[in-house]
Amino acid sequence: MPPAPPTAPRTRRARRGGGSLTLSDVARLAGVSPITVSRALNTPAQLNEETLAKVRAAIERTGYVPNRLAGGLASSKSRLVAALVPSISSPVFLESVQAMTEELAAAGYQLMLGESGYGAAREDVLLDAIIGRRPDGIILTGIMHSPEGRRRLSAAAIPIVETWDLTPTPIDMLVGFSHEKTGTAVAHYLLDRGARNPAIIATDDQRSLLRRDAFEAEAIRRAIRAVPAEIVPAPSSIGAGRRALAALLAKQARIDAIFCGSDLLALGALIEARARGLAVPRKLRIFGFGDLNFAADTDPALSTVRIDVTRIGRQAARFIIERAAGRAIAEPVLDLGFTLVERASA
Amino acid sequence: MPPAPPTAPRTRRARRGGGSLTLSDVARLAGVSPITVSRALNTPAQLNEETLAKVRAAIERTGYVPNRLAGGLASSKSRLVAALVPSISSPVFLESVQAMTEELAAAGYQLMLGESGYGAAREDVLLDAIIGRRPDGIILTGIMHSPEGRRRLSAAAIPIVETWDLTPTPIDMLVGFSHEKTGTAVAHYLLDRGARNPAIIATDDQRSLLRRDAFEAEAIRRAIRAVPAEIVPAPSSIGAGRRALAALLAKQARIDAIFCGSDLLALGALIEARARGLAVPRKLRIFGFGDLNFAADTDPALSTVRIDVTRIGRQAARFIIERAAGRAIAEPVLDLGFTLVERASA
DNA sequence: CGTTACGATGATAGCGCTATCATTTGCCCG
DNA sequence: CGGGCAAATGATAGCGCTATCATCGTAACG
Repeated sequence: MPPAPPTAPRTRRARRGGGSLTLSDVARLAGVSPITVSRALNTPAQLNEETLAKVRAAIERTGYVPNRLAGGLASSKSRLVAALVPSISSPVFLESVQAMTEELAAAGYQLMLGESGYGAAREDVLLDAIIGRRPDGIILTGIMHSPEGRRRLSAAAIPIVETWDLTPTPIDMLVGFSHEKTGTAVAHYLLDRGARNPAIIATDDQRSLLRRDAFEAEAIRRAIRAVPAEIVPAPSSIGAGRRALAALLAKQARIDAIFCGSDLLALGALIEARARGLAVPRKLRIFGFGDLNFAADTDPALSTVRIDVTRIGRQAARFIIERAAGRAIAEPVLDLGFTLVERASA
Repeated sequence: MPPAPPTAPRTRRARRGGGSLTLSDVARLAGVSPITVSRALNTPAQLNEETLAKVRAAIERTGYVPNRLAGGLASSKSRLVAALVPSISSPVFLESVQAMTEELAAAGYQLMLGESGYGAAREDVLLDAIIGRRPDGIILTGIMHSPEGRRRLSAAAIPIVETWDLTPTPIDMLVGFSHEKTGTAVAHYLLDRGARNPAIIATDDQRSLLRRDAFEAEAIRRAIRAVPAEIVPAPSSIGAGRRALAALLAKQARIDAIFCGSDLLALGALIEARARGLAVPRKLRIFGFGDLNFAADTDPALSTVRIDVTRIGRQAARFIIERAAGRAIAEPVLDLGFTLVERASA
C-alpha cells in the first residue's frame, strides 16, 4: 500500500500517557529547548544564570516533577537501591535499614525494600522483581547462599553489598563481622565468670546457628560436657525467649548461663527468670545479642554483643553510592567487628 | 551541510545502554517478533501454546529479566507502590508494612519505603522523589496535614491511601480508626476499675496527643481534677517509658493508673515499676497501646488497645491494587475500630 | 584579522518496552 | 463458495527523558 498523501494524513493514533506534564511542556513555557530544562535539573552549573532562573520559574509555576522512569531508562541510572531483609517486622535489621535510607536519601537515592524471608523459597521471584527495576545497587542482609541467586545477581551486573556476615567468597562487596568470633567471645566471657552449665537459645537462621556452634565448640574445648540448646523459629520475639527458657529449665534445672540469639530472646528470658524468682545474674547469667535500643533499659540491664548496625547500613550505602559515581572501592570487604557490652545481666 | 551520501554513512553514534539483554534479543533467539515476547510475559493466554513454549525456552536460556523502567514508561504502570512511615526503625508500623508487602508482592507489586519523619520537614523533597517514580499508589501512615503536601499529592493523580487515622477530609482513600475514641475508652476502663489519679505517658506525635486529649477530657468529665502527663519525643522506646514513669512519680507520688502512648512505653513503665517494687496492677495500673507482639508475654501481661495493623496494611494494599486494576472502590473510607485487650496489668 | 577555544544552547536519535492498528490464517455460515 | 469473523502474530509509533554530536557566538591569541 502506498504511503498516504501528506496533504491528508490519516487520523493520528490516539494519544498515550496520562497527558501529564512533561519536560517539553516546561520548556515551552520557559521559552527554551527541552534539553535545557533537563540540564537545569541535572547539571545546573553549566547553564547561564538567567536561563536557569527562567526554567526554575517555569518548574515552580507548573509543579513539574520529572519522570524518573523515563530518566532512568535514558541514562541507565535508576537512582534506586534495593535492600533485602529476612524479615521486615523484626526490629533487628531496622536500624541498619534506617541508616541506609538516610545515607541514600542524602545522595538522591530511594530505597526499595524486599523481604527475602529466612528460607530461600520465593527468593528467585523477588530477585527478578528487583533486578527488573534496574537498581543502581543491591544490599543483601546476610550473604547469598543459593547458587542460582548468586548467578542471577552476578549476571545482572549491579553493584552488590552483602552485609551482616563475612565470607571468603563475596559476590561483590561486603560489610560484616564474624559470627563465629562472637560466639567464641561470649563463651569466654561467661566461662571466665564461673559458668559451668551454659545453655543457648538460638533462632533457626544461618547466622544464629553459626554463633551457637562457635559457642558450643569453645565451651567443649574448655571442658564443658554438653551445651543444651533451644532453637526457636526466626524471627525472634520476647515470647519465644520466655518459652525457650522455660523449656530449657524443664530439661536441665542447673543451667547457670544463657547465650541468646538476640536481645529480644534475652529480654524474654529475663522476664521469665524474674517471674520464676530466679536471680539474674546471681543464679542465671543472661547474655544477649545485638544491643538493641532497649538493652540498657531492662532490669537488670542486659549484657550483650554490640554490633554497630548503623555503621553497617551507612557503609553499605556508601559503597553503592561510590560505585554508582564510577569510583572504585579500594577495600570492598570490611570486617566491622563487635564489642561485648558488660552490663548487669551477666 | 548536505546529508551524507547513503553509501558512506558517517560513523554511527556510540551505542548507549549497558548492551544488556533486551526483549529483541530474546525474540531473535526464539524466532518471533519482539511484541510476541512481550505478550508471552504479560498476556500469555493470547498466545499459541507452541509459540509460548519457544519464547519461554529462549527466556530461560538467556536468563532474560525484563526492564521494568522501560515497561513502566511505555504502559504508565510502574508496578511500584510507595509507603511513607514516620519512622523506619520503630516496630510500631512494621507489621502493617509487612502486611502490605505481602499483599502487594502477591499481586506483582513492589514496595518502596520512605521515611517521612514525625515532622513535616523534608517531606516535600521526599514526596517529589516518590512521585517522580510514578508509583501506582501511595500509602501514607497518618493523614497528610501539610497543605503543600496535599496539593502535590492531588496534582499527581496517583491513588492514595491514608492510614492509622480518620479524617472527614481524606485526600483519596482511608483506612484507620479513631484515636479519640481509644482515649475515651481507656479512660472509661481505668476509671471504672477505681483509678482516681490517672496519668499519661504520650509521644509528641499528632495521633498520640489526640488520644491523650480524649483521655484527659473524659477523666475530667468524670470528676478527676487533673491528669498529669509526660510527653516524650517520638519514636517511643522502652527507656523513654522507664524515665517517664520515674518523672511522673517524682511529681505526683499518688498516681494509680497510667495510659501509655505505645506498648513500648508501657513495657518501660512496667520495668520501672517492678524495679521500684510498685505492684502492678494493685498499686499501679498500666495500659498500653498497639498490642505489639510482646504484649501478652510481659509479666504481668500487658492490657492494651489492639489495633488490627495487619488488616490496615492489607486493606490499604488492596485499595491500591483494586484501583490499579481500574475497578472503583465502593467504600473508600474504612473505620477498622479497635478493641481493649484486658490482661493482667490493668 | 583569521583561527582557535570555549561557553551556552539546540537538534537528533535512541533507552527497552507496550498501545494501537494491521495483516494473515483458518473456519463457519448462508 | 464468497463474506465475515475470530485467533494469532506482526509493524509502527511512541512513552519522557538524556547521551551525543552540532551549532553559534564571543573572547583570546599570534
